[in-house]
Amino acid sequence: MHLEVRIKMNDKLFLRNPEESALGKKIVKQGLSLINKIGFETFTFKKLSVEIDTTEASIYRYFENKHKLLLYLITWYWSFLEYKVIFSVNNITNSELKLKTIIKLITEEPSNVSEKTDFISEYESYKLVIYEGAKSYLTRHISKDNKDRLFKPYKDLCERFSSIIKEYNPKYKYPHSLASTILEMAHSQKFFKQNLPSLTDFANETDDKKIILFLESLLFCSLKC
Amino acid sequence: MHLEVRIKMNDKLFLRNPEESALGKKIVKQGLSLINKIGFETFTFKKLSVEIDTTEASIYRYFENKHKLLLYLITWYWSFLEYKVIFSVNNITNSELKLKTIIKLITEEPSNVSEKTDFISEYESYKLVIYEGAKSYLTRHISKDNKDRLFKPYKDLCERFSSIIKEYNPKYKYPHSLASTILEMAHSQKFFKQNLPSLTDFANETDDKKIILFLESLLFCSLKC
DNA sequence: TTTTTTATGATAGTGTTACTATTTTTTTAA
DNA sequence: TTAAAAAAATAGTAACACTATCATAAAAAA
Repeated sequence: MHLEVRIKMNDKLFLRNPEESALGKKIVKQGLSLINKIGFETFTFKKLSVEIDTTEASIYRYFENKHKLLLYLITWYWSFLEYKVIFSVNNITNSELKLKTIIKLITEEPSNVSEKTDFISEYESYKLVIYEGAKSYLTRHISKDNKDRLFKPYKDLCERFSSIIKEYNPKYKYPHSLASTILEMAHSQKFFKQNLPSLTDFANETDDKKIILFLESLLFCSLKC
Repeated sequence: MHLEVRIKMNDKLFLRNPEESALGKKIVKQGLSLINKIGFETFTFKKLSVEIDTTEASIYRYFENKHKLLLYLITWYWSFLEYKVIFSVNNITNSELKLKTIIKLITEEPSNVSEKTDFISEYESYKLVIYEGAKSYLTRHISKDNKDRLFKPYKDLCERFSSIIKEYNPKYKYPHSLASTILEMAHSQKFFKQNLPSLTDFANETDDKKIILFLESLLFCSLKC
């Protein structure tokens, strides 16, 4: 059986739904890989239009501006991650194991072969979140974007995470902040490891195991304290 | 006695040292407050030149581009914070107290009256770090910037913090990652509290006391674990 | 004091970015 | 088959991110 995950995107993110046409999918798919390649600051719709052999004007029919495209991709990632969390945690009754599963899911690099997703690459969107994730909310229009519920997927994931934290230790005082700390650090520590290794203790590690151990210790020490 | 703090800035940050002229100081001072006012994305040298009644070309004689100005301001903040840490921790022998002092210093909003600094406002630079700090390193030229030692102040602070962590508990395995986590979260949690409060447990707090308690619990639970 | 250097201002110019508008062609649906 | 919608082609504009040149004023050196 071949199951494809389809995520319902907030329609404030686009002018025309990119899922509904070949061009739209190309914009999202190639947009993601071009942003990853050259960085969000230097990415333009003009460059993307050359890459996918269309015009700037055509891209503007789908997305108001490049920030909306970034938000589209980032919220897709958070939605997909929440889906993975729901799926993976489903049969687990032990809350410690649930928490460990979540940490693993948010930290581990997805494999770039045999993607289970349709037109958005999970691997590419994971890379995007590490390098550009914070730029999706560090803006002066965060209040408007928030009213449009554009951060709902991230908040939902944080809420789900924190509800399991409460399940594990109902007396812990800062479940949301602890959840958002782990979520942020899963990506920050990875970024630091690759780019500013002296801010971490993982400089010579080839995989993410030590980051996972660090995050587990952060979480469980806090909860057993 | 009136003591003024003077921080030696890395000369790769500028083309002409802004400290050495009235115009240079104005660029830095008003640049900082204009970025805080309108956000880094919408900030331009043209807008700043109108504000301080000079020309774009004159500003370009001091800074290569607006990212270098941002880095100048952010690294000034980290340097100043390290100075405050050194000064405050100086006479303390108890390492627990040292750690608590550091958390307080990095988290608490500096007062915007009676600044002890010359032309850069500590209060404004604290605000800047919260909203724009991550943008100073989330770029594709981080590797070059790092070679130019532009992140040294942040690394130094992290190293100082982590050495006190080791002093408190020499067996703790992740002193650098724990230090960078606390440093990052001091600002992220504050940003979330103000803009995406459901990611935190501080929504209805008027001051930063609960953030400090959260960071203390994160730190000491990990170290006593 | 005079000369030289240096900083700033004034002005202009270029290629790119971030769009919007219009018109034509192609694709899809009734 | 016709009508509607989507995409392509083309053009245009204001702002952005610079670079270059020259005149002038102020500061520093001779």
